[in-house]
Amino acid sequence: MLLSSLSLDSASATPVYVQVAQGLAQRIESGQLRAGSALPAERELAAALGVSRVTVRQALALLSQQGLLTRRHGSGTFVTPPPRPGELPSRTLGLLSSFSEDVRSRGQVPGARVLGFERTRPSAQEAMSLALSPGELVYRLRRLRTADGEPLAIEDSTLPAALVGELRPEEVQDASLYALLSARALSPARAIRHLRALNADLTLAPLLGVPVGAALLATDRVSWLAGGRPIEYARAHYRGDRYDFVMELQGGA
Amino acid sequence: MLLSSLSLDSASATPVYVQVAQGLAQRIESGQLRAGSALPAERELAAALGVSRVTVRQALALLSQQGLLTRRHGSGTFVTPPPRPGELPSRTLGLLSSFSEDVRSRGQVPGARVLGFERTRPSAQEAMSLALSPGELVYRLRRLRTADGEPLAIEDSTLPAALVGELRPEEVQDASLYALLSARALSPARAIRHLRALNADLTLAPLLGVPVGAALLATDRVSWLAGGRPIEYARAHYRGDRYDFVMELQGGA
DNA sequence: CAGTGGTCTAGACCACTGA
DNA sequence: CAGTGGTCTAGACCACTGC
Repeated sequence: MLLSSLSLDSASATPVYVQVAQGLAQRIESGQLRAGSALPAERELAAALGVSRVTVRQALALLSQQGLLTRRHGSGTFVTPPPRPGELPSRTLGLLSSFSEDVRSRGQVPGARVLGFERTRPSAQEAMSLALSPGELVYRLRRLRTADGEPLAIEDSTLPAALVGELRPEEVQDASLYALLSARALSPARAIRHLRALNADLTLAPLLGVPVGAALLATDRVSWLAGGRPIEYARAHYRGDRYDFVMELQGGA
Repeated sequence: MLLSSLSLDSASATPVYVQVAQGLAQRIESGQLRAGSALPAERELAAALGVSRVTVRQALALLSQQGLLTRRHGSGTFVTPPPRPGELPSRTLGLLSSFSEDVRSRGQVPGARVLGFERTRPSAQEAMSLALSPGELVYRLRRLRTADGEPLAIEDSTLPAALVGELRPEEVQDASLYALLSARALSPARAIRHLRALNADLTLAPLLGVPVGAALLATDRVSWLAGGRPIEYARAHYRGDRYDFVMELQGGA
């Protein structure tokens, strides 16, 4: 069998499970294990390699963590399909766009499911970002955003209640938030967005359908009206395996 | 003891190790476990909670994966210090800047260590991004980029050899690559950068000093000269816990 | 229902840290 | 040197998948 040729050295400084992981990773990258194909069962691997099942599982967990393998309970362990789906037509870069527009420009169908909606007092973070005076209320909206029906991001939006006026739960169900603001002449004119990477925690992972620890692209965005008043503070956590940002840069130096 | 109050239900649908992790996470977030403080030893926790050490380790691994805990071999398990360091003065946004400039604008001292330098044939990816005709050679440079001496990113740069001319190993040691190009009148005028999040693999993790699976911010950038010829293809992998990108967006709609 | 991954156990030894 | 996390074992049972 292909895999038993993996030579392990229990005396080596690198742990056995890392050796197993490296061996498998190499076979995946070299194409000896094709994308989508199933690996031998854990017990089979353990027997073939002469190690315990726990050790095999440690190796598989490592590779699954890196996204190389996909594990399906009751079904098997598979080589994760090709790297990235498709890059798409270059979009309007550096322009403010809503999630919906963004997804559409990639040729997919955007969707949203409201996970929470409330009118409440802002957190310290929200109050600061929106430059609210103490006591001012905000609307807080948490939505699962989808592309072609698949979970893509969790988006938390916070808006100053005084600025947007009455906002009913039904209104935020499906419409784009930007469309809703636009209808009230509250279109943002400028925004600053921070991006960073973090690991999915126990709350976000199940919502996005990824394993705990999966890499997420996290963004914080503050949007201002033309007049300079903050209109939205939004945090979003995108699945790292399904999304990428594009930005265009102009030469300065 | 504080921790033994963690009530576990082995009959529950949520696995015991998740229950343990959630309990610990809650105690960390609520401040009952202060940042920097040490957790009880694994064997101690296992005894206190009435579960096996393996189960405790699974819980700790989960939290460590999320960055909540830091484990030090031979020393102990600690609550990871505060969240993010400091956001810094708003920088020139949407402008091309080198790693060095970028780090300096955050008030830190940039550094570089060359991990590899070669003159070779381009990969398919590189050839496509740089619009090279078959057979054209490239310089390929891999550097560990540091901020205040701490590893921040792995940067892989590829440049068309024909365009940059002779490039000696010594030249790329410490200088900014942009400075070097600038000196040859090869300053890029425009660039497009893609950003996404991925988990650190077995190669990158040790170089950056993070555990396998840690979230990394990955970027691909292609830079063009004013004339439209591609001058650099660069891939970088930033530590997710030490870096964030800032972009400014202008209202379109 | 057979086969798969998911969870859990008890116990052993190694490797590193720090007083 | 005592205490810590890191690795590894053999074996058990559960929960899900798909025929």
